Amino acid sequence: MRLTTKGRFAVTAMIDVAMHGNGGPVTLAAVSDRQRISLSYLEQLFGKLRRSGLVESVRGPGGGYHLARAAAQLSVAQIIVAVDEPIDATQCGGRENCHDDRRCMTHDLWAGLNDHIFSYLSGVSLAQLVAQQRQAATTAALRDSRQVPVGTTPCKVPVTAAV
Amino acid sequence: MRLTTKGRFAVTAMIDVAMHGNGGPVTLAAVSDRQRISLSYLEQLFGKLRRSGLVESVRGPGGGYHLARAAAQLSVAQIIVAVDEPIDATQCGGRENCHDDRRCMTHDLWAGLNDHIFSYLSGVSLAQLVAQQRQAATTAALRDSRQVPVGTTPCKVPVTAAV
DNA sequence: GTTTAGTTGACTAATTTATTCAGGTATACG
DNA sequence: CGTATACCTGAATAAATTAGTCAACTAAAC
Repeated sequence: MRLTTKGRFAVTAMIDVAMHGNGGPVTLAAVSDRQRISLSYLEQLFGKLRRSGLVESVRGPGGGYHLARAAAQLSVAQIIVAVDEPIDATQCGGRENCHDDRRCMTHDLWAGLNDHIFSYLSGVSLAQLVAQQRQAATTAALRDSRQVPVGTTPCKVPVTAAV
Repeated sequence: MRLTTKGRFAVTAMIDVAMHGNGGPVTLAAVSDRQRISLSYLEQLFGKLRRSGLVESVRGPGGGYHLARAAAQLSVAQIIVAVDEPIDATQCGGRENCHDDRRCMTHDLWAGLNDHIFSYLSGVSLAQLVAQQRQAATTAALRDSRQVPVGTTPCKVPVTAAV
């Protein structure tokens, strides 16, 4: 299980599709415009998402992508695994000289931690993130309507933990 | 919070130090030899770990590194944050054109998920991983003593989930 | 048959990861 | 002392990944 910006892009794009998919398929051009991700990069990502069975495509005018299942049935883990090529966790790959116990330490160890993270992200559904996002948008709208002083641009606020 | 092989190397190396640190400081040369990580790469990683206050160094002959705190007080999250440069989660960086609500979606959203993963990995201590590793070594020794047929090299066993 | 939008593949730039090299400094030990 | 050990630093480099661009194609709506 890797966790990079690539997976983040994929999750973000999937949320976008989930949030705008009420009136039929969502075009990648629209996602690209809203999320500021290059169209071609989205095409690469959605190619993988489609082949993994997470989204379905509709070709031609009025086409686009829609979720293959309900958002509640799609986990963050599935999305990340679909786009992030699995790394070789063995560390000893195809080599034969792996009889040394020490060599395998990394493998077993990381696999265990890996499973933990994976199962955790398996428990987070796209629907949860969408709900969270909708709520955030609502509070943002409320805040805006309350005439927050200019200068406190929401985006500039530091993340709770800069990790 | 990123999760790459770099962080994995760091965690692995830290476990090695934790497991071999009974008789004083552990040299990076020894870690390099046991874990098959290049010495210079370890030096880079431990430079960061030291500056983050996770390990302390002892120079000169007989020197090396030892944990700055008990293994139970060191979390996986701390190790990964120390070596993995934080990514700019804002996505709108220094640009001014961030008034558009859509632009900030990625930010808020990922920050939330980020916090979840971070707090999860904060709950996993180095001591736990060491204990897990010791147990694995024990079972491996037991298995070996039971004369497992040659050919079933432990390392080749596929990970429970190839993620 | 024209337009829309997915599909595919190749190519490139930028960044990150991992390694190697080449020096330095602090310290234990004889 | 001086020498060996091992941390410390920085630069250069190769490999891999990430991100973006380009070009051509196919399916379907109108």
